[in-house]
Amino acid sequence: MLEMTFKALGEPTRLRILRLLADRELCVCDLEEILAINQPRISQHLKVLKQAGLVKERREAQRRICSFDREAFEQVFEEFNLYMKVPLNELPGFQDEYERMVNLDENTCEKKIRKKTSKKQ
Amino acid sequence: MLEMTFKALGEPTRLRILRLLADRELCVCDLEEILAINQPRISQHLKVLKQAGLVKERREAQRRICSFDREAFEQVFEEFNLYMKVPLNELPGFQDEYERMVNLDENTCEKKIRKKTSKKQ
DNA sequence: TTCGTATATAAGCATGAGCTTATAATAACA
DNA sequence: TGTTATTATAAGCTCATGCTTATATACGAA
Repeated sequence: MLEMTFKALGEPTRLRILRLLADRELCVCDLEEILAINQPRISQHLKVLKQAGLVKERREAQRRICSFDREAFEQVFEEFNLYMKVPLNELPGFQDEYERMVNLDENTCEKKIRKKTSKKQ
Repeated sequence: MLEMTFKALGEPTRLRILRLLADRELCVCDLEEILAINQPRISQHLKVLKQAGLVKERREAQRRICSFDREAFEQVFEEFNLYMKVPLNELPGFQDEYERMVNLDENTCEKKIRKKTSKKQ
């Protein structure tokens, strides 16, 4: 999920779309006109932004009116802070890494060298 | 710059590397061992993270010891907040968009329709 | 100077991502 | 029902990105 959000943000056109939606809600054809970009391109980027949870949409007749989902956005950054601060052994998907990291404590890059040189003696 | 940072964060292996570096500084060969990933792959990802300003490195003999640059990281998010909050017409690279957006005020999607239908009358 | 260790870089490949053009789907309306 | 407006999706292309293997570079130690 984190990855998805950052990937969505890591593209210039999507950043621009998001910036505009931060000002006010806009439908696809408004974005098309403001950014001077064709419709499929807008739609495709909006899809990515919606999947990442950064944009929400409301329907009105044929139009899909999009807006920046500020709450969801801030939640993502909560999630990221958690990811970076929670102890490694409590993070799902880091079990092996945790063990190898602990193991490294007695086997650091530097210490490995010392061991090898002492063996040779 | 914003784009670069988000792009760097939008990749699973790089996110993992960054997570580990948030715990403590590590050299390439440590990361190699902890993540069970080959050396060039680690180096290439570190390069991206360094270029994005998320990781800094210190040299010690042949080793490059990497760490998470928390300050630079937080600056990026300041920058992002600014980007999202500063008035559009003050944002470089949004001049045309600003004008077209203002113009849209009297020419919204809905209003355009009304105009067209009233013309027909 | 020669060798080993740590890291960077290059080349080649496969996959992914963004763009354009064309077409489909949906909804209001005559 | 047929037409128009709005948006979504598909196909094809090109370029970017990540991975692997092989090689180069930098540094220390013998």
